[in-house]
Amino acid sequence: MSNASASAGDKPALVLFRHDLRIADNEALTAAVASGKPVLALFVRDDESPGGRPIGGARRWWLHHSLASLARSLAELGITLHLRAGPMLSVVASAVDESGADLVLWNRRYDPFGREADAEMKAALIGDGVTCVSHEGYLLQEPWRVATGSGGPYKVFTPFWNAVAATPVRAPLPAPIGPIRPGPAIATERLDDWRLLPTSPDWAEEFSAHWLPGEPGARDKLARFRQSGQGYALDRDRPDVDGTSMLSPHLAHGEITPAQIFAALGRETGVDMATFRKEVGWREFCWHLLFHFPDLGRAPFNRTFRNFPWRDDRIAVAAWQRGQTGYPIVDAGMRQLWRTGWMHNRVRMIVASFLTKHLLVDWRDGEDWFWDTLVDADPASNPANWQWVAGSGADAAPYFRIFNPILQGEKFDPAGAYVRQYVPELTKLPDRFIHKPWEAPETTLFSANVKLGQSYPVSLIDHKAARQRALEAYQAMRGTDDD
DNA sequence: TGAAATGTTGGGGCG
DNA sequence: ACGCCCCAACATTTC
Repeated sequence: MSNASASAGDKPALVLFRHDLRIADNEALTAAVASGKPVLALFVRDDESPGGRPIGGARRWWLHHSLASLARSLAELGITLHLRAGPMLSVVASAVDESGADLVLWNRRYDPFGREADAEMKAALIGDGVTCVSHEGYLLQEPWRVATGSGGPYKVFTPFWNAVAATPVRAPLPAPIGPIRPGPAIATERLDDWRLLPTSPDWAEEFSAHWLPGEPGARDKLARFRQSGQGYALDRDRPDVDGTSMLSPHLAHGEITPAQIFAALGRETGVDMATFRKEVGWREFCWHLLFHFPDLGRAPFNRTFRNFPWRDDRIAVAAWQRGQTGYPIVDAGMRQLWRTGWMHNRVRMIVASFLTKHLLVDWRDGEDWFWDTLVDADPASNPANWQWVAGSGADAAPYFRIFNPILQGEKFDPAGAYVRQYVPELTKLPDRFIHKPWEAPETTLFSANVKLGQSYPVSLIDHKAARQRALEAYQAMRGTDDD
């Protein structure tokens, strides 16, 4: 049969990979195989094109390993993963020229830059007589299909999630079965030449102890979570407990889809899995927001915050970034981020509240740092959640909800195990002082070998004073509201 | 998906 | 036995 239809079938199908580094539940790949044409796989890295936002250092590390993994999976199916960097349209147009492809398939992107680049590519390819087919998969629902009763986008999570959770989720596709007939070999760039991995210094040294980028690693994390997900509703708030799924970087890179996750959970009810589904829902909500409000990453969602008197304090920001604020739970979080490329969700809220409220630093500075250091940084969740904590976001906590870093530590890391893991200079402090070393008596500090101001910093700012100042800044903003 | 200030209540110590 | 005070525990409100 393949010989009889050889002339038509020999024009290859070109499958694009961008943020969908998987072979299972990959509609574009499956459709390419189903076309009966030879298949050409191409990863295009266009985030450094004009207008794009280059991925951060942590994601570069992840991308390197994930691409290596994807290339292995595709090789097992009999096809080569080609690599090219540059503007989407010109990269794909030359790949089409070189290979003679008359069909190009991809899974849709939803960020403003990606959407624009893909729309431009589609128009140009169609103009050249190339068939283009785009597919879904990155989200539970296409953002334009979810609307309020009056037809607009949602701005509040709960009704959004009620609507999405009531809609059936697509059944995930199995991985294609090889061997797949390969398209012609075209030139490919070499992964090592992209120099995605850090060298001197290799700050990602510890990353591989926590992560296995790629589809098999995503499957492992999901299987592990299904085994140990009992208690999630409470454990998810405990950074000292291994209670979260840790699927976020795999989702961000499209190594697993929300549909696959929901299918794996099955019909399982109960508070734990309902809570977990809802967390996946927050990711979905963030993408919904970014899709409908493309400015989300740059400007305050709540326009009143345009008048907020942010402080420009480079020294405080540097102390925050390095985990040297003098508040143990904040410092533990920032150091976990640096060492592992990830931070526990509860602690993300604490450090974000500390930066925006105690230090009065613009949430965009925090968002930039997370963008560079998180392996799961994505253009929707990162700004949406920063805005949420800062108080300017959709469905945001009122501004005056200022986290007390001491109480949060005592509540969610009661024995100080999390702090001790990442702030070893405090290891010997008794539990009751682990979140407030400045209250420990001299003799206790001495025997714990803690010298405030030397072995561990004096806190940047007193909590009570910082809280007062933040509330005053909030009042000042409201006073100058010109809307 | 807070925290702090303020208000209320009730048990126990004590004169 | 009684009233008074203190304050912990809980509830409400305010930021």
